[in-house]
Amino acid sequence: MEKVYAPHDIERRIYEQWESQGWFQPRGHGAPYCIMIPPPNVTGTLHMGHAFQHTLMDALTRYHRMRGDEALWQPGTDHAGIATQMVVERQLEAQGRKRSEMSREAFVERVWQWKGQSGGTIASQMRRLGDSVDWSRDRFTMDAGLSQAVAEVFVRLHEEGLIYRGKRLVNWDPVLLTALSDLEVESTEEDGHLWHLRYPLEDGSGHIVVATTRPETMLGDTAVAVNPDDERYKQLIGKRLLLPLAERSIPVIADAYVDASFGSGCVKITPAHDFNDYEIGQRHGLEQINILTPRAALNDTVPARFRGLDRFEARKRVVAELEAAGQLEKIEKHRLMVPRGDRSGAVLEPFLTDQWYVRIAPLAAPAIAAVESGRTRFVPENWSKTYFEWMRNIKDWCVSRQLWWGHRIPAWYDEAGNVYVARSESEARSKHSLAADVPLHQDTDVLDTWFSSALWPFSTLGWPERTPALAKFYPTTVLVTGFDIIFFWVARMMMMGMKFMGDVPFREVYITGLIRDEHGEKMSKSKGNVIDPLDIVDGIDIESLVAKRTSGLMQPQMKSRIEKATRKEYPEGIAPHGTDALRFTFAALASPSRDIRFDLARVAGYRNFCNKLWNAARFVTLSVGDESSAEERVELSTADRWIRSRFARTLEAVERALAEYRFDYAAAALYEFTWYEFCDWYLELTKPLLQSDSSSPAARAGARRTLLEILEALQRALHPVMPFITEEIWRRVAPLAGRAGPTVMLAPYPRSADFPVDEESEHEVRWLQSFILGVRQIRGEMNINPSRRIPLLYRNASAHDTGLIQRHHAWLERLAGIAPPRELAAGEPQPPAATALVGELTLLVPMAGLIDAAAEAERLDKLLARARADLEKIRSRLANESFVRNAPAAVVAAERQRLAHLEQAAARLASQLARVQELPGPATA
RNA sequence: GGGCGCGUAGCUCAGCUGGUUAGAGCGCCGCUUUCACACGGCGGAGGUCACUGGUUCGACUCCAGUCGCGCCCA
Repeated sequence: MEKVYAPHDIERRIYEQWESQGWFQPRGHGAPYCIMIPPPNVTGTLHMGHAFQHTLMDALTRYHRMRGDEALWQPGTDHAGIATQMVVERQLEAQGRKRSEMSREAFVERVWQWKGQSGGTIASQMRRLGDSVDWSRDRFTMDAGLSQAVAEVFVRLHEEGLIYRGKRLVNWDPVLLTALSDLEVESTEEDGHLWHLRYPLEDGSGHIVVATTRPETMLGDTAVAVNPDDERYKQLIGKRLLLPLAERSIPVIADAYVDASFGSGCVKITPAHDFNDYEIGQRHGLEQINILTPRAALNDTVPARFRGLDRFEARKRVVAELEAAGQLEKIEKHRLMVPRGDRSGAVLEPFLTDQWYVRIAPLAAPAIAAVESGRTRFVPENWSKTYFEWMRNIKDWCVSRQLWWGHRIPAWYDEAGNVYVARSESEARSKHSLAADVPLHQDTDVLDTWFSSALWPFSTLGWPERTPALAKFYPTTVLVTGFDIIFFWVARMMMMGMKFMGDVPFREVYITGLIRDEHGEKMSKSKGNVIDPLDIVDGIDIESLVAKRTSGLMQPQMKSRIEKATRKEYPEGIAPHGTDALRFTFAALASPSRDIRFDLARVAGYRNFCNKLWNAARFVTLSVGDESSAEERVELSTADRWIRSRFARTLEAVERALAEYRFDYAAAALYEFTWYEFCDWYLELTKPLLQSDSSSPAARAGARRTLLEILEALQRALHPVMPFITEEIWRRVAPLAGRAGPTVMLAPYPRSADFPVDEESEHEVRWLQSFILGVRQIRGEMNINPSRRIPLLYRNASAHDTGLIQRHHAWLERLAGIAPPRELAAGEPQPPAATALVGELTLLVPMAGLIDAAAEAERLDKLLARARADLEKIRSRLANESFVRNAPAAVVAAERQRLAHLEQAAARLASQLARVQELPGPATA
């Protein structure tokens, strides 16, 4: 084996073998275990958040596969309608072409080309990350089968009246020229103005003042509203106003919606361009005047001189003309919420158009009930509140998008404008008895991308066909995703699953935190702080990293800032760490908190861990040599029994942690066991045995067997999180440990019951550790060279202590670096010495030439102070009568025992301190 | 305005249903290139658990409030 672990050489080779052997496919007859991948954008790349979630999904899948479950991790990708269309449009622009000059067919063909070209990126990233997905079942939301599911769902919902078409206000993106759902709107507070406009009364008896943040919309006003209880305006209700500029007559109406304390207390009502006004308009039967074109310029309903003006240009003109006419009372600065499209960034317009909607309330009710009843459980549980909050206030879902890339809406129109919803044009004809020569044209809109992803848990399994896979794996076991898409995706899958499968899509929803950069900022291309997970795996030099972060920016002016920050953060670029180190980091970071700052130093730490594990394997294989231990007589030492016992406890902890998705606990338990128990203690404890001729062959065989068995089982235990290194080590070690099989990934996950808990050995090793630690502390604090053997005396030893010292002297000598310990004879004067306490036992390191008396005095003083501080606390606690009366007896007894121990230790420290203080000062030599 | 969350060692974070001395990684200080590993070994320092009040024999943990920060929804 190489001296340093070299992940690069082995990862690809191993993955290729796993895949080509078909080992990722569900196998066996265990309980079905299924995770649906949240489908990434097919033309995108995986970012750190994906890598994080994939690590957790893969760990779960591998863990359950090894435990004998029939495990399926279903892969696939999403067509990501708007995002993908925008990317391709930008590519066309770069070539001087425009979508609007192409046929729809040609454009869609172009998108498919792009998908074919870039679609492999994600798959290759996933392979490098070690994802054990069943590639034979790979799906894409625009596949024939999934598209059929989409049409089926649309038609059935329509037949039940749960999908309808209507002319309503939608969030309209005037740049992308499409409707958006509420969720795609990002409202931010921005600086603006409040314009106070005078609207004259028709009877000439004066005017009233309305305040607005969007004065251009006044051209579409059809009323002014006041609060019915507002004394100032009561007498005006029912009167008519002359709308300036447009020269139209509009009524003053009363509506409780109006807040009398805001602005003037009078609100202009523009039903076609404001959601609240729309509602008021409905209540009062007001006319809806749409004054905008789809690109948000003024249309022909406004006076000729305003026609064709862009909305913001029109605002200036309207304000200027009103001012000239003396109808502008004042302008105030005002902060307001501005809705923008999450993709385009354009200011959205509430816009009256024909759109398709899903009636959500009947679908939401069962989805809410499923979580209330616990049929689906959120982890951490608190996220269910977010889910409920949204589901209980949910509005109908606008599902049509004016895009070309996506699932075309399965609706056909005849020349009279009648609509026929069907799975296909021919079904539309047969269903509605339309002759073959009746001209029909299909709806030009496509469906919201989330419509198809809402069906993902069953469409990928073959629905609407009742396939065996569907029967076996639905409901799936767990969904692993971020809280940012609980609304977008989780809730919608719940609704569609309940509706079409009659059951929840997943029994648990494990909500992960969001990976942020080292400063806590969300990682994004535009901020220039993204890291490609593979750059951490393989490493990247600083120039390439800068180039990667600054190319293809939407805002090129950010370039120098991004470059500077990148060079500061990663002056040397990023070193290679290997996939396993990255994965282990993700597992270790997966605590229940909602934000996770990613720290590269952490990955470096776990790369070191990989190296530690690798070298432990090296040690074991070298130590065991070729000696076959199979037929020998085997005797297990205290250390052998101890490490088996500790491993059993580790496995218990891991099992408990994974059952509640505490990957951080599982990672910590495995890390601590591997490094602090197996490497730091157990390997060291085997050395005196293996490297000495005086130990018995049976004892050596016991150590060799234990080394191999624990190392082998440890690879299985670590495999779900660190698949590559464990596979590499396991294949070398498993045959030596007597375990057959082609791969660790199909070997059984180790069970705590396989390794007996042994209290006695744990107790003995704790004693050994405290003995060794006592000596090491003296050595460390006195700066004694670790390689120097030091003499050791002891006194006040119980029979138990004496027995342990005799039995384990080889370990004590080796690990504490001492000469054979010698008991101080009765009456023998104690030489000047540094002291350590092991329970009752007192260890003495003679000072001669090694230790400075003053330094030892200082050290003892510190220990004594600590002991006295603790004593003080315990005494006052026990002096408190109500503590003794009310606290559980066990707690009180434990305190009393502690008090006794501490008192004794403090007394001995004090007398030792006095002894040391009497010594002459340090030799000046 | 409604909902959710955070404030613990220099930094990044754990700390479950209240109970010994509040933990980890990284960083820091000292010793150390001994035959698995310097991506290593050994030892050490470092915290008034944001603040105030309450419940309790006992609060980092439960409750109320204050301050600071964040996210989501309107």
